[in-house]
Amino acid sequence: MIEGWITQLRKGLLEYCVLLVLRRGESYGYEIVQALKRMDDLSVSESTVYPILGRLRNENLLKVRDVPSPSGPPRRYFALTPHGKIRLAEMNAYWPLLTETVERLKTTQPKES
Amino acid sequence: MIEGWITQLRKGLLEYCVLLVLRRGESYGYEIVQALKRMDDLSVSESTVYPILGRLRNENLLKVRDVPSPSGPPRRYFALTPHGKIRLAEMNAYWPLLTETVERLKTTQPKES
DNA sequence: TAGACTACTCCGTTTGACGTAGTACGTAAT
DNA sequence: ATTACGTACTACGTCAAACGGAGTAGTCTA
Repeated sequence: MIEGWITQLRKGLLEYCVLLVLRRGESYGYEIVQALKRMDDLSVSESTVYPILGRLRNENLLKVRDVPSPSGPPRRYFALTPHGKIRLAEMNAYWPLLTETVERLKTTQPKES
Repeated sequence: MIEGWITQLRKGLLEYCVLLVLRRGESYGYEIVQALKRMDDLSVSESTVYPILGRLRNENLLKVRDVPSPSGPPRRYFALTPHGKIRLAEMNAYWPLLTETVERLKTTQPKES
């Protein structure tokens, strides 16, 4: 079905979405998950988001700061590093190119050959 | 670098693009590859497109018709099946939801907490 | 008969999404 | 004091797509 296709479509996109959320300021895992879950058509689970956070951190796009939580284990706050901001800017530049390409394909008329 | 991200972003999207190309009428592998290569920011290779055509065919979204070619081996024309048209319609419905979600994330203001 | 061009096909690697399960820490109720 | 509940993760394994590189097989041209 189409669910499998949607799973594939999300590849890379969720990484972008996480950076976009963090663009607004630092946040911790659970909060990021909630923020993305709130977006309809983007219902993600913990097991999807946490690996992304780990990867982005390994790539030095995110930095981490542990803060004691009022309820539960200490929160791990993530924030964009300078590298992360650059990467996000590159993504912000590329994404519209992609969507425009799709738009162009959608609107081209049938060939009459 | 960002190339890896772009590779991931294309997952699923190229499948959609192939169906969009075929929406204009039947076409054969080489022509589809050329059509997609012509799109800037979407430079694909044979080894990417042909597996997609095979998969779409296996899923009964495309039907095939062999036609002798004026130069070279017979061309394999691909065309949307009824199933393919339905799938394409579903994709056409979902894709804007995704792009709007990203747009929403891009435009939300930083929280002031 | 040797290129050159067309139209594919096959294989192996890399990477991301996601389900399931588990861990650890803290607060509140019994 | 123990149990139960909510928070915040972590680990593991499976599946599937993109893509590089190499190979194959027809046909036309010189």
